[in-house]
Amino acid sequence: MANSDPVYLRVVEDLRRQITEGLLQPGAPIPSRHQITRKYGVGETAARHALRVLAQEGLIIGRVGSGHRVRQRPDLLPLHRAQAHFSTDMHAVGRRPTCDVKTDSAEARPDIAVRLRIAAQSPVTRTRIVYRSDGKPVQLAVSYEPIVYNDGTDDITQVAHRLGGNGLKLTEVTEHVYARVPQPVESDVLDLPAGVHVLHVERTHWAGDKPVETSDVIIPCDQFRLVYTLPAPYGEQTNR
Amino acid sequence: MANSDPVYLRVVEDLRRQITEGLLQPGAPIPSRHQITRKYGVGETAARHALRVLAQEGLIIGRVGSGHRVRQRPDLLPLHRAQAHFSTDMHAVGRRPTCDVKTDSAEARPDIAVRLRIAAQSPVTRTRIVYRSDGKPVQLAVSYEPIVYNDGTDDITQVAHRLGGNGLKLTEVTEHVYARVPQPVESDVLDLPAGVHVLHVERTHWAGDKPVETSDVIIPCDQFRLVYTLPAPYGEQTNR
DNA sequence: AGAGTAAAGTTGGAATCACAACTGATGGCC
DNA sequence: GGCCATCAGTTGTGATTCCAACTTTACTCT
Repeated sequence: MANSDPVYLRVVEDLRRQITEGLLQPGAPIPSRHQITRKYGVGETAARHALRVLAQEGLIIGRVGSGHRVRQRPDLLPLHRAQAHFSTDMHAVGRRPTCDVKTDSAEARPDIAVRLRIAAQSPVTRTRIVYRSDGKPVQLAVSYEPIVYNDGTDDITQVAHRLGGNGLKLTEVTEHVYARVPQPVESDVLDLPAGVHVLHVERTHWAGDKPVETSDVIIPCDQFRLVYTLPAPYGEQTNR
Repeated sequence: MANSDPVYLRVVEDLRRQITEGLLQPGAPIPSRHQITRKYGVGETAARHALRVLAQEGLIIGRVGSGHRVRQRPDLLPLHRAQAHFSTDMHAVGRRPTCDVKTDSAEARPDIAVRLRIAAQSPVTRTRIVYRSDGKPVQLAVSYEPIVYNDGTDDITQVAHRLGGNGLKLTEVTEHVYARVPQPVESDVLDLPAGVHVLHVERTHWAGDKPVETSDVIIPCDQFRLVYTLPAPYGEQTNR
């Protein structure tokens, strides 16, 4: 990192390093605002800012009159540690696939059939969507659905809308999330170096109690951070 | 909310409401620092703070010289919308049960046996742990494990440690997360009003490729928020 | 008209000062 | 010893001011 970084980031990064590396154990006191100004040679604004960022991340917790301490139960779970499990649904919040929607011809997939609760030899269609941000692929969604729902004319990516036309209503979503070091599978599409950690989201959409679509979403871990926040103010929670 | 709330929170809540309710569509400009000071009658600090909070939540994005705008793809996903899916592992990050650990006598549970990949009639022990924060139950974990690993003497809650004594090493965790409106099941323990949204985390601990423990974690949605952040600085990302 | 320039406005960062509410510890008093 | 009051320290919040870097707009000059 360049030394032209904001000064508060220097403080944040140093303290975060000490916490994540274990030098500062849970419960250990964090230097106070004034101590930080002296120790790092920064102003009060930068010190306050740094503490607030760390508190917002959930790494430390501040109590008025008592000071900041490393959290006993850090709610910030860096994804690369694989203790943080996370799923997101960019599809659901309106992220549009910028390109690369590939639908394979239907074939029998007994493993998927189990998730969809259909006959093992029932053909399913597989749709793979590569989401890109600034040209860089950031997410791969592999979606399966029973061929019976696919009339072949509608937009394959609009599962919910099309199913609505079939009189089905998506009422529930289930997910299966895990972190793993992938085999060289799918790395052709996402351009992942072998051995990198990813999140693998296994999702099933339900219409009533009937699974109608299931999908796999693969997200490289290094692109996101999961912050498990509590209602404002920042990180307020008794923690002892 | 009391009107003794911090001033900046008034601004945050008003703008957040306008965004989530759709009054401010994605791409719409947000009042600038100076406009906020005038419109809300607050100081510059409060205005800046409010904008930073919203940016940190991912609802808006600021660009130097150009101003703040509502994000095209908000990365803040309120859990109660069920578009945000989320899992956490309080167990793994050292959250201790404050009370209410109940272990039932072992019995056959074919549904759980499938998850554990054991014979359908193999008895499993069920442990239910109610986690409390300030006396209020905030989380229920229902854990199952094959009776063969349970010698009945060790702490039932320390699955990982005990399994280590059996020569097994937990190498992987899989999770299954879904939001649902629960039946009146478990509401006796968590005191959930019927119909409330919860997160249901279905988790399996693996030793190598062998599942050794599986559990259900139920968390009421109103207690948490998932923020899907990007690396610092706040919300920086070209978004157009 | 067109191109380049200047000005105004905006954000991110930062310093300094201030104050209310709270905590922990100290010390004095019974 | 035990109890209570005081006090220094800390956080959360807030105001004010300033600056660099950047964008947008308007204007001037050719």
